[in-house]
Amino acid sequence: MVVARSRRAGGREKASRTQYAILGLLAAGPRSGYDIKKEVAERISHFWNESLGHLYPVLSRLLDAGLVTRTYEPGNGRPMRHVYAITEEGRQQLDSWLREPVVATPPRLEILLKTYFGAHIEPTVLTAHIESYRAERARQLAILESVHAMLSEPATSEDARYLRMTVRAGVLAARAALAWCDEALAEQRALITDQASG
Amino acid sequence: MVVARSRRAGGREKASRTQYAILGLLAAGPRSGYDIKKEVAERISHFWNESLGHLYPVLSRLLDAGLVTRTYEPGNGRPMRHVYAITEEGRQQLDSWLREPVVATPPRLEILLKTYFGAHIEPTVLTAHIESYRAERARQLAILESVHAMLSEPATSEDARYLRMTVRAGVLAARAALAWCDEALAEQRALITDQASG
DNA sequence: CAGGGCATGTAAAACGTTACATGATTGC
DNA sequence: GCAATCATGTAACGTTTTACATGCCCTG
Repeated sequence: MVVARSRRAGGREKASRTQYAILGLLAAGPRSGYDIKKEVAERISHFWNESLGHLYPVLSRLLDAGLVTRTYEPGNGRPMRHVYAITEEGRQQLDSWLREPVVATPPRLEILLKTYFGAHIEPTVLTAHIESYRAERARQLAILESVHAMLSEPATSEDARYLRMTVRAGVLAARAALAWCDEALAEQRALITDQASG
Repeated sequence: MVVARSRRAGGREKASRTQYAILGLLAAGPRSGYDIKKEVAERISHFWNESLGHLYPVLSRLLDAGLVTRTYEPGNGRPMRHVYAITEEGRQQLDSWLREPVVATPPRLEILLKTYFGAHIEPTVLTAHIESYRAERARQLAILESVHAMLSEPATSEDARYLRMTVRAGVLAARAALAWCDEALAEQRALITDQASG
């Protein structure tokens, strides 16, 4: 039983990815909503993200559907921790999703949209956007490279295998982005000097 | 005046990117909703997309807000073409959006999510996903490379400059994706033979 | 003593996709 | 004759974000 999906008769059914992300994380051990948010932010934010405001309602739905169970832990003054654990049925759901073909979702890269409309602004404005995009990606690359190096040390447990693979994807994507920025910035510079001398 | 944005008092205001995409395309000349959809699908689908069901209502909103005008063209039996043109106010909106810093939207790459959960399925299943992802990206790369080659010919008009830059971004990103797939597939092969012999 | 982290959750709203509805023309 | 393209638009639905609401504890 899939929880959140279209009930449209005859339509192709598409379930929320958030629920599978949750199920996948819980498959590695019980966690609270807050824990899940932290794990997403700290480990996989280079290719996935979730907001707390969405996580909580989806966790409740998963509970109602019997795909997870909930227990409580004292909060020491803070609100009680709600700790969720995956059930056998949840594991089956996860397993069948994991076997389904990957659904490619079309990207929306605002930096490229502004680039495409480059003819409608001064070249220097676009240049500034590309520079700040480059800086952001360079920052991200540095982090990903250091994480990848750590995960590649021989002492690292085999558990890190798949995380390392995703980090590697981030490294290669970030390098490609930087390479594009450098090319684009060079082209912009050429255009700007052309205009000045022409 | 920004059209589609939060009316929440005191909140940071964020407008729909669809409206700016439309404004940007109309800045190059009048088009119908159908034309816009085609242009998006044929030229910039490697980094942006729009659905007709969303385009039509946003065009109406833009019309109400005075950022575009509408004229009609006979449809020759088909429904009448509604042709939209950007107004001076629309150009100002576009210009100010073009100057705003680029908002980075966090990605959601399902292939990497499934990779991250690789420990919960047989390695061969993940391998198959990566292979089909690779095939898809290879197909895309071939198209982008041929488009890029065409746009790089000396005879090509200077109008193609920014389109060519975005295509180049697609080429580099696709190559990086292929490189990752090859590495990941090699790692998976090693794991599978390890398991068989161990 | 202020700010950030811990920790839960709700409410409002926007965003966007897909299916539905309709129907003629063009190409295979 | 059948499918695709042209061409508009609405309706239903689900997804997700952001702001709001609350309040203690720890660190600088």
